[in-house]
Amino acid sequence: MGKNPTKRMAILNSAEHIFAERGFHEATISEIAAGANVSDATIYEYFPSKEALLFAIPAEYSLKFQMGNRHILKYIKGQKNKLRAIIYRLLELYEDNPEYANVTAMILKTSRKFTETAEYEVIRESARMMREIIEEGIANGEFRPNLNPVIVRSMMVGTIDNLVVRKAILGKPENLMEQAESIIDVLFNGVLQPPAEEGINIHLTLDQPKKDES
Amino acid sequence: MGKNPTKRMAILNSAEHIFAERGFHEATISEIAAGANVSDATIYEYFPSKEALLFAIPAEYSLKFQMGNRHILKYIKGQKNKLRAIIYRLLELYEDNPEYANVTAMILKTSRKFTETAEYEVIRESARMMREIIEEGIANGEFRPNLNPVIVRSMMVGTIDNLVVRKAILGKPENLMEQAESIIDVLFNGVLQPPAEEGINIHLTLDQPKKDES
Amino acid sequence: MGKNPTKRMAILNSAEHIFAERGFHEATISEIAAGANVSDATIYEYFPSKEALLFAIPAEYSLKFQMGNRHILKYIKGQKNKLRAIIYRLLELYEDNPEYANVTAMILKTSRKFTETAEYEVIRESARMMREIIEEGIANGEFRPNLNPVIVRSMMVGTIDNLVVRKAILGKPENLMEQAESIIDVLFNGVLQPPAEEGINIHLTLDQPKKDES
Amino acid sequence: MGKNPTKRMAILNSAEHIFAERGFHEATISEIAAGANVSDATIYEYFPSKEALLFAIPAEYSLKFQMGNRHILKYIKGQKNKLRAIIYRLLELYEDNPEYANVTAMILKTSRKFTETAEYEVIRESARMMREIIEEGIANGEFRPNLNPVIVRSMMVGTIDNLVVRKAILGKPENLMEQAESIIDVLFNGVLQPPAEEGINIHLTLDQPKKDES
DNA sequence: GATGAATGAGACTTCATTCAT
DNA sequence: TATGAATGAAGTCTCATTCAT
Repeated sequence: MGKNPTKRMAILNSAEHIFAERGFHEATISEIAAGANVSDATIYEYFPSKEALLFAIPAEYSLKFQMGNRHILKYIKGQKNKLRAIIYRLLELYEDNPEYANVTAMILKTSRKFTETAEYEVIRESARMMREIIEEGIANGEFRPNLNPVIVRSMMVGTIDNLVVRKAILGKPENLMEQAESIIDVLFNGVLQPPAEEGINIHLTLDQPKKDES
Repeated sequence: MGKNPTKRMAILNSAEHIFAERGFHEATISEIAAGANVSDATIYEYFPSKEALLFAIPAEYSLKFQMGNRHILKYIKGQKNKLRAIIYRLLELYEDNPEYANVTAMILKTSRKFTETAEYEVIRESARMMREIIEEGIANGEFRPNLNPVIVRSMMVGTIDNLVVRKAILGKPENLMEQAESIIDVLFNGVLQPPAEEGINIHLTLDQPKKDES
Repeated sequence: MGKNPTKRMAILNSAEHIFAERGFHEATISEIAAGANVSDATIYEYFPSKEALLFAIPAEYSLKFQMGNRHILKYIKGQKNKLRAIIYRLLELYEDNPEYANVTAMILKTSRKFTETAEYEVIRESARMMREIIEEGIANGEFRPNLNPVIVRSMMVGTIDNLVVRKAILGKPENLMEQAESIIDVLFNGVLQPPAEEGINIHLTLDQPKKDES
Repeated sequence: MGKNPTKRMAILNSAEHIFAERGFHEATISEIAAGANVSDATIYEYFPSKEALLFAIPAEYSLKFQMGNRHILKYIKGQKNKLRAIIYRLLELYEDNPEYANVTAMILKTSRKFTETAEYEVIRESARMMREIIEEGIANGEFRPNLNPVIVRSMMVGTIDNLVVRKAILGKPENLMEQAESIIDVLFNGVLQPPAEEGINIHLTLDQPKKDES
């Protein structure tokens, strides 16, 4: 059983690269092996199957992401600010690791099997965390009541995934982080122009005799 | 080249079903052929390749969807209401055709090649139309200025796709249409609680005798 | 699904040839395919796996053999003669089909899996038939009582298999049929020299006066 | 080259066990190594190849068997009794070492290559010895003339091998030694009921006066 | 137009074996 | 001596696709 962590990483990186570029089925073990400068057989010393190799890719990213979240969110006050932080972190993760972004958004997120995987657990926890932040925001009055927290999360995640896929396929937006404020703006404030500032109604009543009270 | 439109539809329907259930690569021509009660070879009388068969699936749906949009939007006043209508129509389309929904959200949307296809054109037009509606809403003051129309559209589309995939993989939400108002609510109004109507209370007391203390 | 019986036979014959020559694992599908003038893939149109192909080899032989037995034995009187006929038929089968003989004696007979196969049923029936003939021979007094029928059958079958394997490996005996009488002789009469023919004791007493009766 | 005889035996025993249970090709070096509590590579310190490991298994058994034969047969008078002793010893060997029995009967005996091996020499000698005993039995009148010694030996060996294989595959006969007398009985006496002692009765009556009627 | 039959191409995976440590 | 790690070599099987009928 292969134990060399450097080689393991080389394989994982190569796999990430090839899978991102060509998709799971189009990618071949030979390509991945070549990219990692190992033989085909060596890959099977480190991963039991091509699919297991795919599913192993997110482990480190998602763990680091989620641990970073736990660490950082402690220092952030307000659910609004926490949500903003998460959006930034997610965009940053995908911007810094575009190949991982593609693997995640284009392969793993549409894989039924991945959901049943141990590796998926961390991702599930991330999702849970987002939902709780939203729920707490509703509870403490930062967010509007009657929001559906799952839908709100789907908007966050779905929007970002959509941008990742668009970037992978169409090449734009080139820069993910630059979209952060736009996303946050819509998510927080919505698209509608609020009704014109209604101003203060002041009713002055002066005690002068009125002729008619009609 | 096969010309029997009934048989063509049978193949297309079977393909939609199988692709939705098992994914593109896991699906086999034999399965699809069996589902359509034709032979493998017959499929090649109607479609030049497995991939072409996949890409042919959305044609009718997207055309009907887009023509419906054009027709209906004429009668709807206000960009806000148009956007609302599109969200409803999209959710309805996916709810009524869950297999098409899966094929679209899980296979086609992540396919680079599909983008280069003639069949993609209609979808591109749909996207353009959405963007224009948003732009017009900004222009006419219904929507807030400084919105990024592409981001707004990504939010709409990404949210809905995310829900479709979640439904396919996790089984929930069971009902897509029921999510419409939640989505629209967040998209239009955002998640933030608007600052409490601060309206300044001014108490004017005039020290002049009053006739009535009613 | 391949249906051409000629091609099926060609594959079967080639498989028999290659398996007999090189053994199951050493034989490759490619070799077998080449021997049958078909492509590798075609083999899988006719047989679901390499193993299934192996197990399909005896079907025809064993069926023909067993049906021949049923037919012929009706006309043979005496269990002794029936046993003799079976031994001849078995040796003839293996002599006429030396490759089948090898496949049977060297591969199938030592395969646990083959025993669980439908194809094995006919062979099981042959074995049952032999046992019954022996049992009847014991019952009707042709054979010695207290014989163990299963052991007797094992001697018949084991001896012949042993010769088949010797021939395959050492090249001798070159001719199987020629061993028939030797086998039958030992099986029927055993190896022991019967105690010297005791002959008839005739005591002649002549009434002549004897001098001495010592 | 490994020199630790304990470890060598551990490997040999594990190999015997695994080969017997799963066959030569189905067994893997890794399994065998695990069974011997050594690494895969260590096996190659003691045996040059998987095949050589297989062929090394019978060495000790066959040597001990054959030396035992030489020793014991000296004290046995009569070829008939010698044959009987060999049958007993063979059955005992296989009964006491069922895994070796399987390896021998199911793998080695059908291996062309094994015949060309140095390890095979002892086995060849055993066979020669059996043949000689039979030949001498024929010569000295214990056995019937006109017997084919090779066939007789094939009957002995073939029968026993057949039982070993049956036991391995079908589980019966459970006990090999118990079959000894049945085998010997048929081998020595054959299956046929000898013709009823026909002895011709001749009654001679001489019409001459007898002195005594005792 | 429909298809039964055939196959080229290739991928994943396994495993005996080697070798530096 | 022992082995962890690496790999060359190969084989089975699948499947989209073709084509003669």
